[in-house]
Amino acid sequence: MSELHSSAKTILKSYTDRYVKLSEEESEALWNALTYRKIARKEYLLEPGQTCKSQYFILEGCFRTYYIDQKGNEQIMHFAIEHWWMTDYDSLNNQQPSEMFIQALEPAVILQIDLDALNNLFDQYPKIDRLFRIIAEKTFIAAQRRLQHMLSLRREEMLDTFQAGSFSFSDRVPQYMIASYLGFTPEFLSMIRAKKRNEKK
Amino acid sequence: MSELHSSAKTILKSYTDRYVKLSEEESEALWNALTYRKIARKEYLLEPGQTCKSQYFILEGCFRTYYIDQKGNEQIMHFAIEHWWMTDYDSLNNQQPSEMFIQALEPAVILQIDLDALNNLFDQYPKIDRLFRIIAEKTFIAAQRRLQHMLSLRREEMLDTFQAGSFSFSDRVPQYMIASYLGFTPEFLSMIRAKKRNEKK
DNA sequence: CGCGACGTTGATTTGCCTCAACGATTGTGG
DNA sequence: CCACAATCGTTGAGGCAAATCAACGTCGCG
Repeated sequence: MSELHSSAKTILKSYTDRYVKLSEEESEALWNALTYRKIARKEYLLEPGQTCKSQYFILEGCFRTYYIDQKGNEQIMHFAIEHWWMTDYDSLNNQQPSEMFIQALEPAVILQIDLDALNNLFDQYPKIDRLFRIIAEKTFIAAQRRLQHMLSLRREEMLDTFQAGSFSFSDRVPQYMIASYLGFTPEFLSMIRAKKRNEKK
Repeated sequence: MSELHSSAKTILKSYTDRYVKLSEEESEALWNALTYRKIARKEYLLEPGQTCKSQYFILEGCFRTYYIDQKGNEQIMHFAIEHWWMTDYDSLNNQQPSEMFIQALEPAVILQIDLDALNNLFDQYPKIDRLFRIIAEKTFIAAQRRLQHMLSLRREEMLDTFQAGSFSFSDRVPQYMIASYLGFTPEFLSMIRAKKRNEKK
């Protein structure tokens, strides 16, 4: 096993440890079901029309999930970085064509697990089923909080909250993507930033 | 066992069957962990400050989950009706004080399962763990779709989508709550309705 | 009956978008 | 290595969707 794989294994282990205690056997089974992949910048893991067949665990790099709305605008659903799982749950669970792009924003390294392999793991190792229950719950909670922000914060406050929560994050993606994620235009984001700059002086 | 309980049991069974095949023993264990409760109109299952300790399965009635935002407005996160599970995942999973009200909008009948009882079931019956994984995934997908609507639809289109998807639903809750759920004011909803009325003629 | 909850209507205001033009920076092929 | 194109951020003018505020009508209920 290469050094890279060995360190990946350690990272995955310390991730899963946060949620469930897997036995040696379970850990090993999970590891063996995963594929190690390098992804180029701007490469797509999923495109509209395709039916999503995997979940991805990010070892390195940064991704965005987005779709094109009726007006033809890119709309970013979420970002994902190191040690996050990502997928299109809707497409994966219902095995129907996705509307989403999942794209690498930086050269990336991921672990991929396919639906069938994952279902086999679920049947053999209930703890892994539980792990993914907990991940789904966490994912939902994050979506819920985002919804809450969108419902009660003005755009400017959303930016503050986003920057407070994702500090290291906002340097890695261009501003117009942050604007899209927060649900407003790049121009407006630019305006807010100018305003803040003046206030600080 | 009363007739009511017996019909409740049937309803629960046909619900779980949609996602996992539970053995007689598993079904029975789940059933025994649940408490049957009648809830009055306007009664609260959860209020801000309390730490959520249960999940609820609705047999009859209609609930709303909402919070009060900084400006003092009620903001409805979601509605729930017959044969839906509901809870405050954030408060329940992290065992921290909730910001939410969960309130019955009609006289209701529910099945309640407490966190400890549920965790015990998870340990004994992996299938039940799986059931709740699937529920969490479905719940996330619903939230995701709602987010998608909020990001790319204009208010009026959101109303159309909502009414198309929840027909029988919008007669059961006052309009101002629907407005809150969709993220706009009762006045604006009223205006849209007036407009549609005129267009039809 | 009278009060509170709910819906409606209209006037005014505002937050944010649209569109258009212009720097700055990065990257790429000749 | 330079020239030119893309990509990205900024600025400003004008417009629109939806909020706010205020007043009024109506229904159901204690």
